[in-house]
Amino acid sequence: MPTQSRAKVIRIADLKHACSSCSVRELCLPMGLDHDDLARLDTIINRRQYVPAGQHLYRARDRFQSLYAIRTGFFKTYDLSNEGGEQVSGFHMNGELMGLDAISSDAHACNAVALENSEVCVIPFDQLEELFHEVPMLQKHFHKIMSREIATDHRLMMVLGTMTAEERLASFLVNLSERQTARGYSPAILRLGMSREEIGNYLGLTLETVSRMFSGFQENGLVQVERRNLAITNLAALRQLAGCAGTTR
Amino acid sequence: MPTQSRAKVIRIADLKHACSSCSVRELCLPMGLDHDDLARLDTIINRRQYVPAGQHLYRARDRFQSLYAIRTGFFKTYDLSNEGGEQVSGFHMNGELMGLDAISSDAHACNAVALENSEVCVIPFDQLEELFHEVPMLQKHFHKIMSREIATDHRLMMVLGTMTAEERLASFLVNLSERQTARGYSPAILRLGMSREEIGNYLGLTLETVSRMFSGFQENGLVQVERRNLAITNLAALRQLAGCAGTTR
DNA sequence: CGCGCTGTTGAAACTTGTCAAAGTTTGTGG
DNA sequence: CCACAAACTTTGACAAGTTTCAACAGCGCG
Repeated sequence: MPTQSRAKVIRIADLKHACSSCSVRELCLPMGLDHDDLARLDTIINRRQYVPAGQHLYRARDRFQSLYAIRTGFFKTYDLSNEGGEQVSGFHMNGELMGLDAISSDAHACNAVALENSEVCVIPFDQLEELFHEVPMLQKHFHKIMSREIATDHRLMMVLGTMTAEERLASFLVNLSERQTARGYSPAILRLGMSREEIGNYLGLTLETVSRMFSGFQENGLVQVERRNLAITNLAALRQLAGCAGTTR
Repeated sequence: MPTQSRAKVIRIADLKHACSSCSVRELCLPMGLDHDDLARLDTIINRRQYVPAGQHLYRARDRFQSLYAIRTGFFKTYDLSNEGGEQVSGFHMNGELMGLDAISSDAHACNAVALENSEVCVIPFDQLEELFHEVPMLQKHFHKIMSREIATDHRLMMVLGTMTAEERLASFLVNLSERQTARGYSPAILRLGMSREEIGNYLGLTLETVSRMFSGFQENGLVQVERRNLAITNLAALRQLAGCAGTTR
């Protein structure tokens, strides 16, 4: 990626204006803000954090102070039940906000781990709430983001509650594809950042079932899959299976 | 219920101060507000709406203007997939807010129907957002409510994604029991306001499986069930099955 | 009184999970 | 550089849990 080598020449002065120069600003918190409001938001987002693949950004019960916006990279969040059972609650791409479920209790409700080398913007929540008074657009947009999270979760509940294994996996791939597209990447070429086990856990299936479904999709010419590299060869058919659900996140 | 006959002598003057006199105010939006702030909230919540059993409060794609707080009664919300598949996304008791998933798109994302005669307070969202500037406590609390909704959904995802039929139903009953308790009702006596089919749909099971599980619980002395009247006779065992999850909503 | 809705129960069928084995890739240390 | 271990993936056979199909009972209602 050319972006990586270019990153080396970014100066401190540029870093201070993080949002203004961020490639995913139109997907993220600053969406729709004008220049002045963007500058005000930048004043409170003055810290970034690098999270190497495999490291946790936060864990359940950690004290909640900040939301995190993913600048680059890929995360998964997961909950632990009291018996140690694990449930993957989401996979998160650049431009998405993490930690929204922690506001209610001042402690993180789930665990967040980087699946690849990632960088996040740290957004102190107290300061953000104060900023809402000065920047009503920002407040409105924040409410929309939280609401969208709820709506997204409801769609996943639909997936888990009503769909077969085949439909679940199709729905998962369509969703990934759409989110890639929204970021300007190819809708067909997906690099799965997670294992079969993590996909299965997320979809309420076993890793073996996921593997079998992938093989089935490949036999039917829907995808070409080779470990974690996947090419969608018949997106329409996948959509059909997924229930056409326009699940753009 | 004695409350019902008493309601008849409430005067217009009292109605204007809805929240101040509401029995569930400590579970609802006004939680933790002082007298003055409560009065300000009351100025924007000046409409109540009676919803008879079986009637819809809103439907998916309806224009979003207001949130609804349940004053009395019981609702279910459900989503429809493109093929007409239905997924019950929640059951809602007095003191709970509905419509939070609609903020993101200015249109309701799901359908809400009263399962018994109910009354809701209409909360114009535009006015609520404006009020946040004057009443920071209210804003903080609203964010917590939205966040709690997200956390609650994640728990349901855990239920749907990892639990057996038995565990799901146990978890469902424990959750209902805890919510009743929070409202000062008995933790053991539940009147299920919904059919087996609706429970099953919510939990990702068929109505037959739900029925069988109820029978099984009864045989093992965990509950006594007779149509929609249910008494929990061994809450500890149910909790055990549910994974002890303290799922207070 | 009969009809419809809801709930219960049984038997068979099917999807998915479980267990097991083997192949592949990646990383590590000699 | 090679050997080996560890993690991940695929595939098969079988078991189990849940759904599907079907019949019937109870309750409420016109």
